[in-house]
Amino acid sequence: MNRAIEKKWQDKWREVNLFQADPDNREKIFVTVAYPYPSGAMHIGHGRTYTVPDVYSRFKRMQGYNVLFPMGWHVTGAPVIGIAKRIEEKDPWTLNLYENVHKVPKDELHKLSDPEYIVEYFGGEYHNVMDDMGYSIDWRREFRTTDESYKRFIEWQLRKLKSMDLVKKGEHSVKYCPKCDNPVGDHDLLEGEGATINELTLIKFELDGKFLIPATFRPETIYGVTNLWLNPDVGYIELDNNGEVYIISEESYLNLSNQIKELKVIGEIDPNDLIGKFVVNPVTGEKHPVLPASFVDPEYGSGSVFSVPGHAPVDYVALQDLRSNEELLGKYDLRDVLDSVEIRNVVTIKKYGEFPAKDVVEKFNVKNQNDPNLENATNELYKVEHSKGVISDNIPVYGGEKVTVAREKIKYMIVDDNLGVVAYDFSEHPVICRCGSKAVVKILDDQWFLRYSEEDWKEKARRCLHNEDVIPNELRSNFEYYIGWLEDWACSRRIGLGTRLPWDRQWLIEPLTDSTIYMSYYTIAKYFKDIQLDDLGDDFFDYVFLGKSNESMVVNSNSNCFNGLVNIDKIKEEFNYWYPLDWRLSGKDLVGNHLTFHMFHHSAIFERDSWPKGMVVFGMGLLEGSKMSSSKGNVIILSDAINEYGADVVRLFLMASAEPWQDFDWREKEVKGIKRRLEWFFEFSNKIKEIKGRPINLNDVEELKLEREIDKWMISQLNLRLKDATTALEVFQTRKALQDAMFLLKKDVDHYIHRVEDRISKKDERVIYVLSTIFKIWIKILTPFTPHSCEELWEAHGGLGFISNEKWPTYDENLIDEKVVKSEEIVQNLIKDILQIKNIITKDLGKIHVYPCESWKWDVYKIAYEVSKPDIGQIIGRSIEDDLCDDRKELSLFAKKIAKEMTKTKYVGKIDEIAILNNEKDFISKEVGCEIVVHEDNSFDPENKSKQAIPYKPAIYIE
RNA sequence: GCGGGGGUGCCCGAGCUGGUCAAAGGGGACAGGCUUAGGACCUGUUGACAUAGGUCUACCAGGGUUCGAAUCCCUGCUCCCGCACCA
Repeated sequence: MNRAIEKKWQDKWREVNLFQADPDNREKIFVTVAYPYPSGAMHIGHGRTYTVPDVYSRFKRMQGYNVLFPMGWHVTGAPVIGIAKRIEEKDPWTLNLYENVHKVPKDELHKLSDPEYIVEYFGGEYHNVMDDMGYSIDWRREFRTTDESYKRFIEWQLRKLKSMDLVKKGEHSVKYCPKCDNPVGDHDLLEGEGATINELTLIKFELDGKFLIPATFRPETIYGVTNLWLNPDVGYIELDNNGEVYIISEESYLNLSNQIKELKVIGEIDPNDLIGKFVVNPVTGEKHPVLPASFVDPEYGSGSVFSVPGHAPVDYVALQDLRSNEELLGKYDLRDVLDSVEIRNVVTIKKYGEFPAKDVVEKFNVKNQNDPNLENATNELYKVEHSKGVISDNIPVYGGEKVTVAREKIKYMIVDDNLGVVAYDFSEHPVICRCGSKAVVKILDDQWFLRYSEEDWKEKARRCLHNEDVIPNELRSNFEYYIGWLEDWACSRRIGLGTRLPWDRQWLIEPLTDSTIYMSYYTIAKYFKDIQLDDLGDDFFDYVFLGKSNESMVVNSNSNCFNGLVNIDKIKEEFNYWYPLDWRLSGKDLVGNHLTFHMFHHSAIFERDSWPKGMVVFGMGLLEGSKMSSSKGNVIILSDAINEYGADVVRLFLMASAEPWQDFDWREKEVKGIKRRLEWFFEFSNKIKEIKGRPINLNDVEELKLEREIDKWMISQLNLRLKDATTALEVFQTRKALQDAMFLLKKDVDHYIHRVEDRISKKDERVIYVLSTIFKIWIKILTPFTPHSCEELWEAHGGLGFISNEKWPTYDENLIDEKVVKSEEIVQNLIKDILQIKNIITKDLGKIHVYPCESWKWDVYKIAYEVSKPDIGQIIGRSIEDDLCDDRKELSLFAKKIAKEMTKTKYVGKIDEIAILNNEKDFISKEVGCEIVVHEDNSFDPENKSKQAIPYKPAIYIE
């Protein structure tokens, strides 16, 4: 198999528009997979994602369905903006990534400084690679999410949601670069990737009419404050906030000023002047001293910290440090002040003492503020207090409540009573934008939100989910959880490519929001080039998708088709034909957003009969056991894999190594193994031809009646494998389907060929018939997986037309014969047993005598089977009733034996062992290397072995 | 923390509506056949013991239900994934 042959078939399919799907009178299936965001080259992980729907589509097409498998390009969003900028700036890391990992030619590379060109370039690249993979896509429906007609569609959707009161305005915090004056995503960061935004409470402690506003995660600890900490080595400033004066560190100003409006800097202040003074706790009214501490991070919060030594290891240790620091104590004259500091308890936790901070500091053996163990101690205590802590009884109002509950209540109390404000900061510092300056948390206050928190909407989404098949079904509870958990979703953005919010054009529509119901767009996408943009108003979409008619509506054509007018009813019919969507395929990482949104939006906008019917969720890709990642270079580009192995091998491997929802692991050794497996299949066809001595004519395999058990066995296995593979494919189990249709069937065929070697050399007609039948069916089962190879073989062996158009073979349940399978098992087990005995005994061997099981034992076995559990008493009782054996002693011995045996063997009824043994005598003899004598009775039985025979297990006597 | 899913033989992985499970299949290793040789291909072995087809120990650990458990129940240990405004 080489690329040229694959290309040949791809061209032939294209020539006859094989995969273009239009409505007709067949039953339809509509499959979509998440359209790619083409910001880089396609790798083998993407290869798996898009091969699954292709295999399924091809399978269903062969079953006679009219299958639509379309593709589009999701190019809205921000990442390419950042990439383009970095290319523009000649950022070496980015250039290297695009040149060496994504394999962009040198003369194209610089053009990627235009974000539109990036998506155009890689969109084209994706399209080509998808063709190279042989995907059966209806390309007439290809589109980009920046197409004008798509934008009209999105605007319609958003207006629709707004009219249903599902969109509202609100505020929202984002990572933001003040210098670039733009929100930044993780892709735009030089440092601090993965930092999250945490909510803090700034609490106002009065000091001479001004306020220190230390930040905390744990507002409930306000009741345990003993002092405040300032860092004497950093600069502090005074701010005016609507008449109130705040004292914060210089370095925290940048962040806070992006959150609290109208902050004005009044002047600088020396922290040394504040140390030793007293502040007022706004909640308890107590006075606390301001003390110096080096651990205070001027960048975090507001650059001051309130100290809760009973529950914060850092505060506990800092207090200890200060007590023993004569220099500092002297400098600020703090000795008396410190003596008055008494540690407080706020939270009670089992297994901890009054001051849990003290316990963990001792447990981790923390020496001072700079001890690295301090972080571990803090983490442990915060975790335990959060999960198991209860507010101590001596605390007013909140005593006895769980920490998690009290924390929220206290936060609201502080904010409502104007004792503090909520602010945000990063979970880690520093966070640096690509431009080199520090990023901050900014509050955007005119954001638009989708109201996923609306209970009515959630309920609709739940009903939508309830109607869907979820593969794998284990994820269903995940979806239920996400529907319940989703809050309002910020659906507007400042930067990126995309559609503008129709009623507030300063905003772009967020790229997950524009990808929720676009599957409906595919159904009619092929018409848009013929429709004037001005006609794509709300009434167009209302009519086509929802059936709402508007008499004044006119749809004008751009071209001459439909006599200058587009037949809108035809468009509407096409939508009605393909919808609802049968299967939606998407990645595991999109369960909590895209796939869930997909249900929200479908249920809000469409009538119930247009709600989606099924979802398949994909796993991730590994490369030789470790996670694949383009940005780390740990990736194999799909086109490289195709060039090296051929598309069919890549397809086969991706489908065979794991089920779609599992993580697959690209291991070169195993890929090569798969390649040999496919080559073996080609050899197999040649072998048949060779045995036959003339070409196979796949269109005309003459049917013969089979008599030999082994031939029937082979046909039985073939039907079994076909059945299992078909069943598996119905539910997207590509791996299982290939296990059955490729590996197990191959094993069966190997076995069969081995078993009939002597007949092959005699060119036995029936063997040729069996082999031809296998090939005829097998090639069709493999067609969805390796379409190019199968077309080639089909053509080479007399097939007419495309095998892609052939009917999927149907299995014959009657040909799957348990008795035939059992017969073969008897032969194989007999050989195994003889070899085992030979292995154990050392004497020289003569002839081997075999004795089939006596008739009465079969009857007892049948009774045991009917009793269905190893109840020896009942088995013997019923056997005596039926008068099966005169020798009671032997009967009971056998009953015991069979009671045990029946749990190890499957009962399929009585089998004519004599006939089988006589038939296969020569084969057995050849396998064990001794002469075999088959006895019909025990007239020759020197060691009385014949008695040992049990059903399916003839007795053996070795001379 | 919240939510979800796991822990199987040298490795990957199936099985998990209880009995046909010493446990599919692949990879690796070993032996034999074929071959000038290697590769490929085919056959066999790959828990332990065993001079008659057997026995014992095994599916994270511990306990339970059952005539019978990798499979069901409880407990513990442990691993992975998601937790958002990002595609």
